[in-house]
Amino acid sequence: MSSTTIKDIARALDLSVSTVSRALSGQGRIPDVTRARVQDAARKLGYTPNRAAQVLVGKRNSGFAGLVLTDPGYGREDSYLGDYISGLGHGLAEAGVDLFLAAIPEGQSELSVIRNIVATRRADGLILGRTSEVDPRVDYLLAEGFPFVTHGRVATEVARHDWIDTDGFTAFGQAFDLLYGLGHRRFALLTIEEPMTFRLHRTEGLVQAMERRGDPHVSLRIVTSPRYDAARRAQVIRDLLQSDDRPTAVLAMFDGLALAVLREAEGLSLSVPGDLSVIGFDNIASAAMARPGLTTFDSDTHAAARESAQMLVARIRDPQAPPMKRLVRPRLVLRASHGAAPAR
Amino acid sequence: MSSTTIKDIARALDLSVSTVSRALSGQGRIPDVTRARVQDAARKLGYTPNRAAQVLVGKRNSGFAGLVLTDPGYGREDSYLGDYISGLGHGLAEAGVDLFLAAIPEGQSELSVIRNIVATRRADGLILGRTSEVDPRVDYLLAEGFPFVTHGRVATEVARHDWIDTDGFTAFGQAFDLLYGLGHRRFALLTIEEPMTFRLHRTEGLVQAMERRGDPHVSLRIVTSPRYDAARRAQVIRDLLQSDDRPTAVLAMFDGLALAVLREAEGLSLSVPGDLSVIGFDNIASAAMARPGLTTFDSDTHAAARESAQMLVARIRDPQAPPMKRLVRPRLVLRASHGAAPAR
DNA sequence: GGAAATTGCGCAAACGTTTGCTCAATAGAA
DNA sequence: TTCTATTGAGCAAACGTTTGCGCAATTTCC
Repeated sequence: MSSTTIKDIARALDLSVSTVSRALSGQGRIPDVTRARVQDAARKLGYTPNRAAQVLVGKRNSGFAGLVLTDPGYGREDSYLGDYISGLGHGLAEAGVDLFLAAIPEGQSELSVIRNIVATRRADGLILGRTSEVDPRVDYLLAEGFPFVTHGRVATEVARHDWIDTDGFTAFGQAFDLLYGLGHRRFALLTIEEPMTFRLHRTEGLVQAMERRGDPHVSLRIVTSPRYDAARRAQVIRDLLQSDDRPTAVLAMFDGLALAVLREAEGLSLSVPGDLSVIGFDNIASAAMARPGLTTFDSDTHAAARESAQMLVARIRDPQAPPMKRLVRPRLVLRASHGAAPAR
Repeated sequence: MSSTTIKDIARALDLSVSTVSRALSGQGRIPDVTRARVQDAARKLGYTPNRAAQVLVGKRNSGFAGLVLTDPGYGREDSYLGDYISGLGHGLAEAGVDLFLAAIPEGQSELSVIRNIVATRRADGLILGRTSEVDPRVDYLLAEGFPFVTHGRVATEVARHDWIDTDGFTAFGQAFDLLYGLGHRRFALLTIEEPMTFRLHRTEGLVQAMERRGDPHVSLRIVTSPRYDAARRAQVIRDLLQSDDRPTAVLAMFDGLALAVLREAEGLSLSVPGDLSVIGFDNIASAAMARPGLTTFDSDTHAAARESAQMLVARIRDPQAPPMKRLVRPRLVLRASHGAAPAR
């Protein structure tokens, strides 16, 4: 029923609890023989330290890293959340830290959930996704001196906290160059409502690559997809595809939107890539299954999540270390949704 | 830095810690005035109880529901894990319970992770996925009297614990009937290595539907996919599709496998559904994006997860309540991967 | 008006760990 | 042989909370 404690080991070996504790933690002056005996007995008795007790003496922290679950909108989450969480789990497990997920109760904000976590010290650190250009969560946690890592940057370039991000700037420039090289001149960018930082970077990367060409025949239309309303989203895409000066190439902020374009193009009997090239971002599972296969950038969510977990663990260990930043270059995955621009 | 404790309140009000504790918990004989004073002071001082201490005395539980992250194998997790976790999160949030995810450290078993969670009371209850016909986790938790809910059943029909499951038996029978009605006679079932209970039910549903027909022309081949080796998995599927008496209809244990069949059929230039009908199970995100769209059963992962969370909360509240069981009927989603059997 | 019951609250132990301090036993040095 | 280091290990306090028990003061009951 009640599990083995350090006391049981002590009794079995006729030692004191202190000695056992030290033998297990490797802190005091303990001869190797004793240490071995203790570790042996611990294994044999199936001893696992009681976290609560460790937390209480202040030795350990809660042993949790927190993640607040937010509704992504834009249709189903697809494989992204799963990849992300499994990556976090692996990165944290290596350090013996567990992951704790807080959902946002009805009527509360993400920030208030975060405040609560910090106040009750339920987690030793937080991982923040969906970072926006001006992010109150970042400001708050910075002010509290609470460890955290963001997946995505905030707008200010001054690095005051740890982040990991995917280089959407370079990627979207690369996508433009690829499509331009294939003869495309009429571009569209399908984007999102919220001012998340990746939107800024990806847009900027595309625009700057365009300007670099200095080709007056190149045009770009930026179309915003509604976040929750799937029907309106489909309509927005159809409007774009049916307009007079229909683009021949559509870049989407991420695969979910790109796949929606594929779907609508199919509905309108537009050939992809014959009439229309489509490129996404993230390489979610569905991107490979779609026909034509979606050309996209693999941002290796699992690895990035794992790495952010490791950053957080490091940060928790050493709160004074200088801010860490990591920009990951996504890999272009060439599938079948892009091709030469249609003649005419 | 260090937060307010019960002691601070006691000192401020010139009371003993016991009185304060009782006033806050409402346990002892405390006059309303005192209680009000204490609660007031607690609010003013920003008191939040130390969870670790509460856990240690065994009064309160951790306020967490635990989920052990397991590697699913069979290729990517796709949208399943994300849907599942977000469902759990919502179900738990309603009850103010947080979700805690434990990864399995290198070299450890899921069971040992579970033991540890139970022993240290890191969670008040557990949610178990991937239930197998004989499941040591279930036996262990039952013996410990630790609250848990399984998503999926164990083999024994006697209900000794709470579970929620999708009715694969009926679904696979339904799938057979659909395909039989379309003229199919040569069937294959693509299954998995491990003795998970859903494998049993789904196979049984298919087999019994077959036997019910009593048609001697009906044949069934059962082919097992390797769990981790994607290349061998592809080979196994190709072998099936290239064999002399190639099946005209393939049922897969779940969508991941069905999509693999679609992919290999494409590679072999077999037309789906012209030459081959394929039906999956779960309706993951990729199923809708695949071309042809995959006919499958929607098991509404999000809702099921949410419901299992609610069951767990109820179980934690009342450990004595009779076992709850819930069998969810999946919805057949007709897409384009099935059709009439090829002539001849 | 005295006994009994009730009320209000404090003492102290307990939960499992960690760790500063202490101390006996042994080893080494002079 | 005596003095000093070193080694091995135990004592006890501390972390913040809950709770059984006890006790004085007050109220209730006959």
